[in-house]
Amino acid sequence: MPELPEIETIRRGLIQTQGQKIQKILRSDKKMRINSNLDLSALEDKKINSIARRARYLIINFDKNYSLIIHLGMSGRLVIKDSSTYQIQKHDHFISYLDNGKCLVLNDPRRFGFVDLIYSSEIKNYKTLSYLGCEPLSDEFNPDYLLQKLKNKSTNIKTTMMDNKIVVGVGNIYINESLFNSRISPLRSAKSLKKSEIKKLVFAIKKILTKAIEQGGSSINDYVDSAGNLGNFQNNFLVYGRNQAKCSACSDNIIKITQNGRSSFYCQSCQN
DNA sequence: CGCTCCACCTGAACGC
DNA sequence: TGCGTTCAGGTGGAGC
Repeated sequence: MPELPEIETIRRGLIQTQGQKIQKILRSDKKMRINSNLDLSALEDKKINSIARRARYLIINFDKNYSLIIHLGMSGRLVIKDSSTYQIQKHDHFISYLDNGKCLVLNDPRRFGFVDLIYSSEIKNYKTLSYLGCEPLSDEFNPDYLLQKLKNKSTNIKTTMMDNKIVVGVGNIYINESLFNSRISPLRSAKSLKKSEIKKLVFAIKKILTKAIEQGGSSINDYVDSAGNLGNFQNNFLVYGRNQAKCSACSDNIIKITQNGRSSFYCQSCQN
């Protein structure tokens, strides 16, 4: 499901739970991608202090040195509901009832996501987070940084930019859109990009992710925000999912190809 | 080490 | 209607 704009939209929606205490935790018996380090029931009676995000991971910090790492995989939703009317639905795997009559529900049909409870003091040692590259909307992600990362990469630029060790949160939708915006072919090898092209790509990624956050993310099949509402950025797609549609910049048609097992959409005339 | 492929899952869409 | 195939916003490990 979600790339950076979707997760950031959810994070912002969860801020309203700050200050709430967890009354009760329910967990389905289905396995998620990983098992939690600590028993999730330890969260009962703990207070939510802050909601953070790193890459596509949400980090909910509680008092008493507890932090919950949440990943939504491809199909996960995290929605705040009214406890009084909430009924458990298929694929609801993690439910936390809050003091204020609301509950936070994680629904994930494919179960590629996970919830992992750890001690807050262990976040800096959390392996999955330690490997990550920089945030795309930070100043650290700039043309000089990207040039260094790309200069020895023979893989195509599209796949390379989806590598979380280089830059995080840029998934299949937003790299397709960003390459179109910067007029770069997804087939180019990463190291073949000139400095001027890298500059265009960096700014395209920042611009598109920023706009997508403003629009509340992109909804295709699964994504909704923490209030259950759809995003709007899918209406701004210029190439993603538009196989055989007319390119918005020329008279040619968008085409779909497969690169490293993922679909790519691009205009052969505009992107070189 | 760098790179590609594939498993992990369910469900929706589509062809026959 | 039904059954088989393919594909989907991600990630990390196996294998070359």
